[in-house]
Amino acid sequence: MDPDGPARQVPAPIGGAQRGGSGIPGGRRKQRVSMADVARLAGVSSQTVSRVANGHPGVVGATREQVLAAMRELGYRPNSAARALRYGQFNTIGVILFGLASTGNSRTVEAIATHAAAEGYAITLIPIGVPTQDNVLGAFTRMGELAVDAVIVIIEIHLLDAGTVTLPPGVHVVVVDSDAGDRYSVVDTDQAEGARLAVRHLLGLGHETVWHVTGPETSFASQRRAQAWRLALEEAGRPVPPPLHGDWSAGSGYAAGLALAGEPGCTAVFASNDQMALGLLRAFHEKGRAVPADISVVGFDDIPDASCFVPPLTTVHQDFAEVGRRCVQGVLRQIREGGASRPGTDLVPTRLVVRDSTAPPRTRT
Amino acid sequence: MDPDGPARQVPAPIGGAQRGGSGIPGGRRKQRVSMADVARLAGVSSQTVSRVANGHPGVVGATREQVLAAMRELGYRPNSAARALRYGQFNTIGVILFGLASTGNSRTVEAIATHAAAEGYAITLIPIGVPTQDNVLGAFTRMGELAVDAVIVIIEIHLLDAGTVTLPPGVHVVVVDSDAGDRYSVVDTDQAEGARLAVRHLLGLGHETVWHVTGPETSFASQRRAQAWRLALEEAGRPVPPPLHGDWSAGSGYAAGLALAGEPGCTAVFASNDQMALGLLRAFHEKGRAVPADISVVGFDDIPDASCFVPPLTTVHQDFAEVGRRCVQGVLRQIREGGASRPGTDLVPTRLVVRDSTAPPRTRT
DNA sequence: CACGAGCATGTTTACGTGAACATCGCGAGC
DNA sequence: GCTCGCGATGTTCACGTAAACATGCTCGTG
Repeated sequence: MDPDGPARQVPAPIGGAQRGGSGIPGGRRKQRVSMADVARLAGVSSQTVSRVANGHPGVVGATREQVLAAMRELGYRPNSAARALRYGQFNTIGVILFGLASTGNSRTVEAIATHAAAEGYAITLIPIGVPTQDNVLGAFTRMGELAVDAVIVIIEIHLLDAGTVTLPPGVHVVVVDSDAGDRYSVVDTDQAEGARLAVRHLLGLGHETVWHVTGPETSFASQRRAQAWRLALEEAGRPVPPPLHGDWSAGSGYAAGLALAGEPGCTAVFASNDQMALGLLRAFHEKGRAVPADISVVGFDDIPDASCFVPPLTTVHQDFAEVGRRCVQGVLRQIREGGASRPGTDLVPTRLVVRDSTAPPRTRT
Repeated sequence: MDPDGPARQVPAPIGGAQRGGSGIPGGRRKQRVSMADVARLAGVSSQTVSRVANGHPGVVGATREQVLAAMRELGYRPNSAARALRYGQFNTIGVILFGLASTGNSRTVEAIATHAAAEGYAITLIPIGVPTQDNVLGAFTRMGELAVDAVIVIIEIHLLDAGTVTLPPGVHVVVVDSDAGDRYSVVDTDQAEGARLAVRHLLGLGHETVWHVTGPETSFASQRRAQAWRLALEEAGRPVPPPLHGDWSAGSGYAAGLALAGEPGCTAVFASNDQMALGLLRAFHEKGRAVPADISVVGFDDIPDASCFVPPLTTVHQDFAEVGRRCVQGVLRQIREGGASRPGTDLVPTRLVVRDSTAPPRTRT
């Protein structure tokens, strides 16, 4: 190691003062390099620096080089606050959600962040701990104060319906997983189609009917899946068994499975998500009901693990990435057109992934 | 419905013009209400509005009320860009990560977002698609331009070691899941302790040795778990079987399981995460090796589903929320002290959750 | 050779906020 | 009664950027 080598080599200057004075006593003094600093060093006006920074034409080669050199030397980085102030926009999209860790949300958010980044937008996350109306309102209020040009709302709970929730003006919105398509721009997976696919697959295998384990009642995704399940059965003229209520967790699916294992007529179950299907599998295994020989199980989501369940799970694939993509597309369209949120629902199709947890019912002997 | 009810009832004014003119033709005109507008309406100076907005003393009751009324009427919200420019900080923490959807990351980020919000900070997400060095550098550059006071880096890949990566000055950093504790402030789960707990549990049950399925080689979490696994076996004087290599996915665990099922001497396996443990369970089930009677399996993470695996999985619990909390604490300390990043590693303890996938080895007959 | 077009660059200004300083008015003390 | 002091409020300015306008130089053309 060469302790006196050029300082550039030392990878340490993190969070410290950049130059001039080691530690910055305490105050928040001139931490960042401004265009004026660069201009001074390069011997030009700050406007010329601005032109170079933004790639505007009309700066002759030599001058440009000088400015670029000065930028490099000082480590100039543009001040986004000043930029935002000047332009009146932040190039940032806010995401309000409840439960980042839940299956689909993290994948949706990841897609949102990726696509937003590709368009030059950053993502600001506003998590809501408990999705009470007050908290949602609070999040919107905070959003209003935040540096955000648009908001994507990912909340199952249907708090937007209260009608009292008015979003800050000038902020564009896209809502995921809600039936507020009459008033907001909504993007969602085609829940009904997915549920239909699941039910028809099971009926097609020869099952008399299909039982259902729902998600929480507060979830609109769950409601729509349950609705479509019921409708599909009715359309086929089959009896509609009473739905069992879960909460998305594997544990709740397990509980439902223990109950269903005692139903002799139950040969096929459609769980509203894969976690609950996992719980079903465990319950049926423990109760000695073979899957798929005795009972067929279909899930919803197609989480990566589903292919390694015992047995590998037949499930409805949701394209979370596409949902995220369309959300970004939606808010960007609003931002660029400058108009109000355009109500309407944009449905992302699903597809059934058939694995080993479904089979024709055992022939009655 | 009453179509001509008071307009207030209509929850529609989202993203539209707030007042004066329905649609805002196209241009980006004066969308937001500034302090000057409020001041004009209230008949005071904008400085007085500022004082009221910030709760400063020295504004007499009547004036304050007037200002507040004007704010309400105009729907005033402070401009965070101007604030950030004025104060030189953004009240925002950036999070650079690769793969939001991966198990722990989303939970860590959720905790980060929650705790940051409690401290008045927002979270800006910078996802990296492919964690090449270029992309990481790009992310840092973007971060520098972004409105961010500090950065939390959640990357398994050890790209920070390249030494050429210098973070933008004035930006404080905390790194998760890296061994760069000598140069950065690092927060991480105590991987070694967790692996030790798993191995000792299995040895304590009477197993001769413990096999291991690793995560990807690029992951430091995986490396440290493997290292600790090896060390724990050596300390106990047990033979160290060759580790099998996975990639965190259930599928890779399944592949490893198929191989291990053919090892007659294998009675206990420690998988570097729960997904791979799930794959093991599937493989052993298909190969007719009973868990835990024939083979014991331990995972790592304690994902919510683990309790519904077949059989319920014994695993090492990671406290992702605590990791997130300490990250926020770390960057806030840096921001407030104003100094440089303080190198050091902050380890969050783990604990073993014993379920039904582990048992003493079947007595040789 | 003179004049104007066109281009490189400089100067001014506004964006919204809030600290610092300025001013105004009123009440208390001499 | 006059002045001093203090509290309420107003004015100025800087934060960093970039559009709009201004300047000044060069080169081409009549």
